[in-house]
Amino acid sequence: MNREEFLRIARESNKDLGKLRVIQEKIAKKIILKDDFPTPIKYIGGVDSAYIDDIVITACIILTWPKLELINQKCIISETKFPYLSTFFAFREGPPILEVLSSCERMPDILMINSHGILHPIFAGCASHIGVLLNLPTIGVAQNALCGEWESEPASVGEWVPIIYQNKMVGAYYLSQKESKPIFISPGHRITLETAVEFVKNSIKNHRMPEPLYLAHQQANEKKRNLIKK
DNA sequence: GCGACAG
DNA sequence: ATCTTGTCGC
Repeated sequence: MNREEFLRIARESNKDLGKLRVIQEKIAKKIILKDDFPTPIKYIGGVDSAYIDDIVITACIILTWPKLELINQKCIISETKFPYLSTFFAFREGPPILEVLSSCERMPDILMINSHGILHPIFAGCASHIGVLLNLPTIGVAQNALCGEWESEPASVGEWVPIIYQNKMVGAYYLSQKESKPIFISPGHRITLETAVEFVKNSIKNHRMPEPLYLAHQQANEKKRNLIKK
């Protein structure tokens, strides 16, 4: 399974969900859940998308680490080629994410993606797909859960509780800001859950979502507004 | 069979 | 995700 094969399947197999499940299983087998990146890292990235009907706007932000200074931002516009189907999100948003990343001058050392990593029924969410396909350390950060259970609410800002799915600890339910709902963090590839939480924790500024994802969201929506004006 | 279900 | 303004409150 490589990038080209994934893109072809996402383009052609949007009704053969059984085939896509097999792809997810293949990706899941390749996920490395260990910290596997050079330290100290220099750059952290974030990607997010906005939609106008069948047009998808995907933004990529690259910030320095740990100061979180903006050094690069890219935004691409493309057509959606796969419907939104819960648990098959990687086949919808994966292709534009791969495209915006390939337009960047440099790759971040670690990439955050507005989706899940292993917090997924097949243990292979969109963040894991991107990580495995590009051999890139990735972290999934989402606002809602797909599966899994947790014992309690995180008690205070900066706290998290483990999310268990099929007896495995697949994510963290993390309270990033006061007066807001906790977020869901899960390793995508080449990182542990604990380290993933640390990177998210240290990139929270003044918003519920970590800065790379907050900025990517802003940029995608700004581009969207500009497109609607014309 | 029904419901739940990232963006 | 998206349709959408102001407004109440920490």
